[in-house]
Amino acid sequence: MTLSRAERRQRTEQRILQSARMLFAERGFERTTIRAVAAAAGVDPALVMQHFGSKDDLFRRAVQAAPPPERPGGPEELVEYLLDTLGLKMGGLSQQSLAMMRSMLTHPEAAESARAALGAQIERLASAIDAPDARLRAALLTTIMLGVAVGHQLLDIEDLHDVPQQELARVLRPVLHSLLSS
Amino acid sequence: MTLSRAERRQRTEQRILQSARMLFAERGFERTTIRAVAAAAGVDPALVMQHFGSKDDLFRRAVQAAPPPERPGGPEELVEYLLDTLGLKMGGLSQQSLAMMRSMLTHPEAAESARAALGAQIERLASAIDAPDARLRAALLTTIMLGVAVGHQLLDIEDLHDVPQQELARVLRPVLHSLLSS
DNA sequence: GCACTGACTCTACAGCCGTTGACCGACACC
DNA sequence: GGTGTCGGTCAACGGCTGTAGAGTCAGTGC
Repeated sequence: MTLSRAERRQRTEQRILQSARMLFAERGFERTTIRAVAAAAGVDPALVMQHFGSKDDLFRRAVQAAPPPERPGGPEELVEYLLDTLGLKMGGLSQQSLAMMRSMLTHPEAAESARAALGAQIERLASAIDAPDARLRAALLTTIMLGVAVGHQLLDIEDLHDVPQQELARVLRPVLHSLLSS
Repeated sequence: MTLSRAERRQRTEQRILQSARMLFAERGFERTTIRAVAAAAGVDPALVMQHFGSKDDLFRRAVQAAPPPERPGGPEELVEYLLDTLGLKMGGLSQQSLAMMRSMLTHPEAAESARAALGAQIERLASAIDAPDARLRAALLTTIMLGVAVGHQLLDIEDLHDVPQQELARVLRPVLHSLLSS
């Protein structure tokens, strides 16, 4: 089966994006070179430029994710939704999220994106918390999940490595509940 | 008052270290250049090399911190000790800690150091938790504090920015307790 | 006072990076 | 079946970076 020109173009673009996501997630923005992305995709570095314009644009395209799910209603569902945040229900976090998280402390634009994404989640959570300090609680919930994700997925903390996801959820659940109930 | 040669040397070394810590904490390892550190210290770039050998060695010297305090005994003191971890009692985290945290996701050696430091804290906590899954709880406690520190100090999450430290501690305290009590 | 040590600077190098423009060859269109 | 279009490659440039070596000059010891 032979592919059309447009199809081939789109395929290689996706291949480049996949390689970029993988490397950005593994090494962060500064340490992944366009040459490395191109090599991983089996392509010339100049082609990456031709497709995405610049390294920053490539990063932007690589980390843009699907819009987040709508916020759930009750506190029970809220906690389960937060546990999903860690990818505990599905098979881990997306490459996009990992790439974003890996670079958020060093790449200014990634930091801005992360702030925006976390801010949106805080707002989503706050509107479902019934307490005078709802925003503070939502912010702490969000950063707590961020910390567990960073430790687990990016730093590979030993004691979190082989823990089955159910057990993680089991221990974490009362913690999250304690932040929701005033 | 005129300074001796040895004194002058040590002063400029400290000045370089201070500038390095500041820039590493602000921009991370990859984005701070030796030239920038030298300029901030009012010194020639070659002098930085002469003092510290290499950029990696400079980083190593810049982030090495005082040994952590011994682990406290009871669960009450444990929680207060963890809140100190965020610099909630003193005026924020040290520049060393910030520099280390800023680079831990992108610099391999910083990641290794962070793993070691967090691992040590996990062990310290685990030995004071009386539960079959003490290590897991200790790891979650540690990564939770890490997340709050990252969100607060490095990402500057809006909703955590103007919160007085006491209020942070007040909301966080029951969360930590809920992880300590089985 | 004079040689000398050592803190500090100047200049330069080599390598890697993002990015560019010219080029090529196969597919699509008429 | 020629021709133009376009996905893809090649070679190169300019800038920045870490780093090295020679040189400078003030403080030190005799």
